Amino acid sequence: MRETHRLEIPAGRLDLELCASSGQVFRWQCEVDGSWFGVDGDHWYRVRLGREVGAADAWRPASTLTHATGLNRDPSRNALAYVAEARSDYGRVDTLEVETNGTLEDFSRLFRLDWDADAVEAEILRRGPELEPYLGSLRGLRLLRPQSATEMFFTFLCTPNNNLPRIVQLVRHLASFGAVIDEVDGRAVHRFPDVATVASIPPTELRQRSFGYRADTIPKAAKFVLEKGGDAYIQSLREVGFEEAHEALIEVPYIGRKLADCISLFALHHTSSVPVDTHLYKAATRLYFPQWEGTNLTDTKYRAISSFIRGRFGELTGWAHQYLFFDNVLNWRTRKEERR
DNA sequence: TAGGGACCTGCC
DNA sequence: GCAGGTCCCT
Repeated sequence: MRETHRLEIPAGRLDLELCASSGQVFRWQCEVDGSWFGVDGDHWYRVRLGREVGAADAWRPASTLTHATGLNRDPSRNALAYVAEARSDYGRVDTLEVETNGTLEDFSRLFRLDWDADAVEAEILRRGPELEPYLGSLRGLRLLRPQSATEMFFTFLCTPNNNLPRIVQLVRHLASFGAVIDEVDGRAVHRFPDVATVASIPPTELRQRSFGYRADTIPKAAKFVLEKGGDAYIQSLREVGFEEAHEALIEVPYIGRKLADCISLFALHHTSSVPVDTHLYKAATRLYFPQWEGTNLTDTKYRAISSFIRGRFGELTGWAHQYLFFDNVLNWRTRKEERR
């Protein structure tokens, strides 16, 4: 079963490209026709974005990341530019065409459309005015809410000491161990496998797929969780408080403070979590802890940074974190391109 | 408690 | 040499 829905939301409130490539999810890709195709939990989505301009209803292909980085690098794109753009958007809507085997509600849940982005941004700016330029250049970036806790749990076990293209490749391969839920344009779409299945994958098989040492760590972590109750155990950590979930996750082998925060935020939806990785550390030292610039991140600094940011943004910490993290990633990608 | 090296692989 | 870290050892 599949349906196509039309969804109208205020202009600029959802930038699919930013969301899909912001490191929260790894199973989304831009197709040759400019649409985005993604898998999340039990569902796949194909999304086309069009902005209604007057009577015309022209579909525009998704832009490229250089578009976003270009905005990001523009020094004149300060708060005033942001306000100006917001004003020009007034009364306009973006029209999304969403084809899916799920429902529009599933899509809305994933992109957290039940959270009013205007209100969220206003509150973030009120609590942290220093984030104004980040919000301005990353308009339409949202905190996502993936459906499957298990899928996100293993996804982030692929990320340590790794780079984005390879993370995508590893996640895709793990997903291939899951059941086929549908076939779209001749391609099999897999549901991410459950904990027991991941635990049973022979490390040698993952080695062949260039998982490196993760070929051992991922099934081992899966076995540990299986002892605790498997998928239901991970899922149950959504029902407890953030601190309790974090403590439980850190007990899992190969999950440290940072992965525990990632999983708390993206798998368990504990929105006061803030993963402090290398990118966020750079942003945080720049904005809040200049005395640490140029030094390495330690456990003590990690705790100091995360409690400071959590104290500043509360339940909006995870959303606010997304701007700091992704801005630094984009700038990093840009610097890398420029070196060529 | 802080600091440093190893870890798979791939790409610079 | 190093990347969306963790573990283990001084």
